[in-house]
Amino acid sequence: MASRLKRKQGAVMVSALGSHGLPEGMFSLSPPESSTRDARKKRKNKQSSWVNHTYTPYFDGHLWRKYGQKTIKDAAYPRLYFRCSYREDRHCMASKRLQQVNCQDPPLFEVTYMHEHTCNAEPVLPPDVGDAAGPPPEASDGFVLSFGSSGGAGHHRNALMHQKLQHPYQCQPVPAAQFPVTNFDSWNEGQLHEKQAFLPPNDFPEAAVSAFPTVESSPESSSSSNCDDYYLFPSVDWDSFRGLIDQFDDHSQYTTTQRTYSNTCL
DNA sequence: CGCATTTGACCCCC
DNA sequence: GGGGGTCAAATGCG
Repeated sequence: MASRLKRKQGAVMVSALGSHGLPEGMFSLSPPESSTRDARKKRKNKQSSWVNHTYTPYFDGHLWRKYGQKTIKDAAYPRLYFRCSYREDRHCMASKRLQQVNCQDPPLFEVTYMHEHTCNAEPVLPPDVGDAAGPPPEASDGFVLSFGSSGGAGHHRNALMHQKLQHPYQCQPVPAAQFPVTNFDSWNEGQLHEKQAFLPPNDFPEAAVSAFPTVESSPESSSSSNCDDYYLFPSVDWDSFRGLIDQFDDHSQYTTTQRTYSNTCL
């Protein structure tokens, strides 16, 4: 057991915009842990954290990597653990816990963020849904993200997809066909050659924040609950989201990370 | 074959 | 002692 190699795992999960709820000025620059042991010892010490409720827990502007999942006593749904993809590269100690609150239409999630990002990675955007999916529908309660391939535990990994494939408790309230579908593969091919992070504007545009669904919004979606290989943003108004994308396009720049991930979807 | 996810085991705190 | 958080070998897909 002495030589347990710590695998170099790559960034994987894209969260774009939204959840934030990051207290302004709440940047606690936590120094990198000197060792795993230390990290564990310190784990339960009080650390900066804040909670956000959202219908789009996976898109909060940062790249996350899932590192664990646990069934919580008296909780209907398992708790998922993510940490910043730049944890090693940039010693960013940001992490988040994701707990599905219910299986309504759409399901609501409670996201607990711990530690502020110190990686300086800027908000990560969802793909350019407009170009990828054609003209947006005139009236829609939301849209669907498709991750382009059959996925699995192999290359096309993003936490989101795996959630669906392996955790049936996640409801997918609306049939995918009703919404524009965003293909992450095409996004990659078009703008992101390899795994990249969006670097820039220092803060989330407020409009971006408000455009994403949180508990304050009133999701109204229709129909059935099935669990496709799609992810739904039930309460995102298309125009809002589209405007959001445009806004970021104006100010964001793309920066390639050190890692190379062939066929990896953001 | 590479690499992110899965998941059981381990460990710490309350 | 139990619950919760993290680790890391195994898994499995492209």
